[in-house]
Amino acid sequence: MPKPRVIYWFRTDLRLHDSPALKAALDLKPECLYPIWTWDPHYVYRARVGPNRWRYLLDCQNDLSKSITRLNPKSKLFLIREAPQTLFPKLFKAWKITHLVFEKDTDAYARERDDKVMKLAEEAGVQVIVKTGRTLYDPDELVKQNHGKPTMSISQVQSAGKRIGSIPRPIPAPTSLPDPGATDVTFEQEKPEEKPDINSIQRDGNEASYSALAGPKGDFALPTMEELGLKEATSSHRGGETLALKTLDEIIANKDYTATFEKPKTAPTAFEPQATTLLSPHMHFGSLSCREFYWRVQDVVDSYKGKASQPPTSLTGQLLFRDMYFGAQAALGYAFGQTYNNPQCRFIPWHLPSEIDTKTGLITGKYLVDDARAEEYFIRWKEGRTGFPWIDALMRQLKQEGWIHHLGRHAVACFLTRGGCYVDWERGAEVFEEWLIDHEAACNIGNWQWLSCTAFFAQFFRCYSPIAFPQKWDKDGEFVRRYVPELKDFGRKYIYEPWKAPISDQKKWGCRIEGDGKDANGTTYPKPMFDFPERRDICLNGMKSAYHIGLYGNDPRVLDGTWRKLFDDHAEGPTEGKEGPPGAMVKHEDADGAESHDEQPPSPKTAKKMAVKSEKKVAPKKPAHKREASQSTLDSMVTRKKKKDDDVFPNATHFG
DNA sequence: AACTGAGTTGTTTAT
DNA sequence: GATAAACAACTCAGT
Repeated sequence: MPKPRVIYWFRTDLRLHDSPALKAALDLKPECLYPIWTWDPHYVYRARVGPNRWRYLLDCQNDLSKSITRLNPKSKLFLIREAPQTLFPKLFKAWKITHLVFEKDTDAYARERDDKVMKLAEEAGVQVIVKTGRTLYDPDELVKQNHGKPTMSISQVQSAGKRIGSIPRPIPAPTSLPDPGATDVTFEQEKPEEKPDINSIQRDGNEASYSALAGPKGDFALPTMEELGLKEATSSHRGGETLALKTLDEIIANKDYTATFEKPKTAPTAFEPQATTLLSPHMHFGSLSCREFYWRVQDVVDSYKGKASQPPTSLTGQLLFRDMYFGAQAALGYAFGQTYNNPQCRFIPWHLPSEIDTKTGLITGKYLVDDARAEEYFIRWKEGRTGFPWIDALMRQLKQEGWIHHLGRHAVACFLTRGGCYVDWERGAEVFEEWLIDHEAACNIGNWQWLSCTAFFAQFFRCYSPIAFPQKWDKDGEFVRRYVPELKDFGRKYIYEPWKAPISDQKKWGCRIEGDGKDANGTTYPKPMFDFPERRDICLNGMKSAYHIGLYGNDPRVLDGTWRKLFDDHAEGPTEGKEGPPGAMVKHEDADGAESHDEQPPSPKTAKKMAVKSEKKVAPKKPAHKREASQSTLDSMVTRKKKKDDDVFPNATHFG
């Protein structure tokens, strides 16, 4: 038997510590080991990736490559610039490969990609070894132990996890690595289709990813930001396994913090330092193993003398949520990332709905502007000029740093969807996908569904106030002053509601509250784009109606667009509202009268059952004002012509 | 089968 | 200033 010649394919596991897949590769006692990265056009052109996350990836790759070279000066992370789906057959042959080893990835696109690569390997007579390492539990196993269903609650994860067994202890990093073999690439490079390129907005230079198979110098070097033509990264958060392990050491050294951590009690307004660990981007890129983190924390908890916090609020509990979202995604595939055709996701007639490719049933990445005002809300939310300082500070921090505290994400997500703008959660998920350095598709999608009360969570009457919520931690508004410097001299009384400050004070504090913030030069800050209590009531009513109607994303009426017949003008909440009471239901002074005029048939449970069975029609028992044709959404989309398909990447549509 | 209590992370008002 | 109740009301797991 010839000795194995192994490719180790790095993807979202950019580390040497605790890598079950890398251990499996080394257990083969290979003659040579090629640590490689394939420059996947899906990530380059089709995923939404801003400069901060690009740089974080490069940080991780560079650090890993150095660590590899430290173990074997002849080796490093070899970057090969071609799509894995076309590269591998040629590579197998050229380098006489016997084994391909990688860590399992259950993301929707990754599964497709890996299935194809595994098929190609089989055809080439190359043995494939896949190991789980990205989550505490193998997501597929978690689903299996959850009776084949997506994991939709933390208790399901806990009981399914129990059935699987204990979480493996981390594996030490290897102390040596085999040489790579000869690395000549004499075959032709297949250049990828560059269009559609949704990352063009991230660049101000020429993108030269695919200049040559082994890069401009032919040495398989990792690219630079300049080479990728990317705009400058602005985040202070940096990647790499070395840094991840150092940060972990520092966290673990603080035993009280580690053992008594309770997520809901941490402050979203803390910024120097942040209240949480900042380890999420490391886990996304795999520069830190979640089991390494789990056991380092658990060992502290087990030996802690005082009272330790418990899942799900504790540090290890955070990992359970991560596994829950991975389990949901593993079971649902692409449908998890959208409402359309998603059996677990409630249908709410949000504004700015996704365009659907009716051939594949998938969202295309484009959306329909069904309402000009909602579009304006969305743009102002994204650009951090809503006129609500708490929201704007968070959105500006997100863009600049690529990270905001989990509760800050709650605040902006609630505000965009059910608690203000009534804009589709998929729009928000796309912005997070673009800007977050810790963007993890499963977690991002899951959390947006949670906050928009379309899945995982249903208490939509719990609504975050952009004024009251931050005051729980930051009465003086230090956080706002940091990220919205126009307001830095405002009095604490007005820091979350600057529009209430007298003009004389505004002048004194060097900032006028006026306009929409579009061409602001630092001496003005926008007026709030709407009256929050009013919008909250409108949204709440919209949610109530949508819950009553009780449709889910896979309901035939959602799929064919006839859902519209079930929604009257009242149910729309945030549109003109000319036909119904929501806009007229003005806040507190009218509290007595408010309860009388909004009676609904009390049957959400039955409505859900009927909706799922889709036989009986469920309609609100009151005069229905149908949606205007001009406000229609899916109708116009289903008739739209489908765009040209990309053959190599048939499911290029990317999910947040 | 109907009921109860809990659910990582709400707000406002009264005590 | 802390704590508790009211607000209006969803889903799930367990009894």
